Amino acid sequence: MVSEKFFARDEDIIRQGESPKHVYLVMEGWVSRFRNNHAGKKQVLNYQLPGDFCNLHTTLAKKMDHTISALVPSKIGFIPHHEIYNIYENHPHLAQSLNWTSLIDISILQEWLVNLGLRSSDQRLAHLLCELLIRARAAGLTDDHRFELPLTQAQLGEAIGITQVHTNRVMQRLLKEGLITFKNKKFHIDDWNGMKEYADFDALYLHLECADSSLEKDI
Amino acid sequence: MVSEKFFARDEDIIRQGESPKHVYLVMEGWVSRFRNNHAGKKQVLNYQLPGDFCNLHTTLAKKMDHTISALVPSKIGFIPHHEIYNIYENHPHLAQSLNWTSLIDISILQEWLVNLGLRSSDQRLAHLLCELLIRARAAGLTDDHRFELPLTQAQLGEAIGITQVHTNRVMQRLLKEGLITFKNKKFHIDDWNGMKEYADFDALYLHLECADSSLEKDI
DNA sequence: CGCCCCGTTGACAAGCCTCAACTTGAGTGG
DNA sequence: CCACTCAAGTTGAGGCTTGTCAACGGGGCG
Repeated sequence: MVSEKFFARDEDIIRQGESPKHVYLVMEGWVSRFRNNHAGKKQVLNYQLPGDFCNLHTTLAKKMDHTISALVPSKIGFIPHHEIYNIYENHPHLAQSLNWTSLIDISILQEWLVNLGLRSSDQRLAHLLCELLIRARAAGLTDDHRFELPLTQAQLGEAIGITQVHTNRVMQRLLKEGLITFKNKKFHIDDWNGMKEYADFDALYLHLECADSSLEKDI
Repeated sequence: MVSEKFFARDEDIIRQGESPKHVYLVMEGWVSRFRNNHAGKKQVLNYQLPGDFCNLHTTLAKKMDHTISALVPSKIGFIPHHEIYNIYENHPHLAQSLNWTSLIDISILQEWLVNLGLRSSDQRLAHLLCELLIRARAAGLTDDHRFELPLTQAQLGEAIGITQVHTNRVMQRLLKEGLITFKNKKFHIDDWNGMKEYADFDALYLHLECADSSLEKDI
């Protein structure tokens, strides 16, 4: 790790069209990768939690085709590209770890695609919330089934392809069903098994077994 | 390349839950990777054309979480996993090429996510058709803006998250606008610039510059 | 106090799905 | 050669889901 920097809430970390010279690693905070269209609507591509790389792919594809910004004040580490090249060329074992992270990116993207293509908006929101709980837990950010979720309803909608107004109505249904509680950014899944079934959620696609094999069974 | 095998139309190449011992490379034909839900609906994750790997990720994640099947009679090459490990450990230059393919997978998945999340169903179909033309062209399967598209309307719908009936209506609008013609599986883009604009299509995300830098300008 | 972000609610319109029936064309077998 | 079947495409009617527009409420903060 050569250097690190703090980014404020809503501050852009890398903008679309830029060619960063470092790979960015989230050390603290919560980061969003997204694209926006001509009308100003956004589609979130993924969230990055502490321990996640933001732009490993810019070691090969120079130009960013989307924007990365901080959802909360975040500490970001900078790794020069040549360090990454060095790993790929001289440290095959570490390189496999990097490949793992690309693989998990692919797996999450595929699951999000299935989410958008195959599930109702109610299921989509439930599925996203299940994923975020598991990933927050893997990052050590949870207290049982509770964690700080720094997203507005509008932002949640941008991840699952629905408007803010509709996100509100879907959220109310999940609350009324007794599946979750969510107040002042404190989020809690009240009925984990109910949520998993409702959302058709199976954490296998997150491939946590390589990060921490004890995670899966006690949740 | 150790061995190869032919698969019939609609034949499964790898099924969900299996743990293949080889990486599969499409040599001839047209292959689809997809997931299905409890109701039997499918979501296509990607199409693989000649030159594409089907399951590079199973070198690390053993178990398939989706199914791969042949859309037309296809010739598939089998590469043992240990050959891939050998590349990663002893041939960093080749390993970078493999990483490129993972990167392009990520880039296509992101674009498909944007397609589902941000665009109308008309734009989604147009965008998919633009992508398939460019990729078919990169695989040497095109004659100008024409190529053999072995997909039914129902199958196209499975890639962009709409039903067969609605795909039909969307297709008719594109035909009526004079953007495309499509008869007996022969597909042609009549108005390439019109389609690109209509679909908000930019081929950059396919990263063809590494495969063949002369492709982009003459199309 | 006043402002602004966020959440909430209602009314209405548009997009897409479902169901069902019909058409077309390519095979297949008598 | 004709009748039959089947997959794929086409069309219409009706309904559910989601978007759009607009207004209002609550809470944090200058």
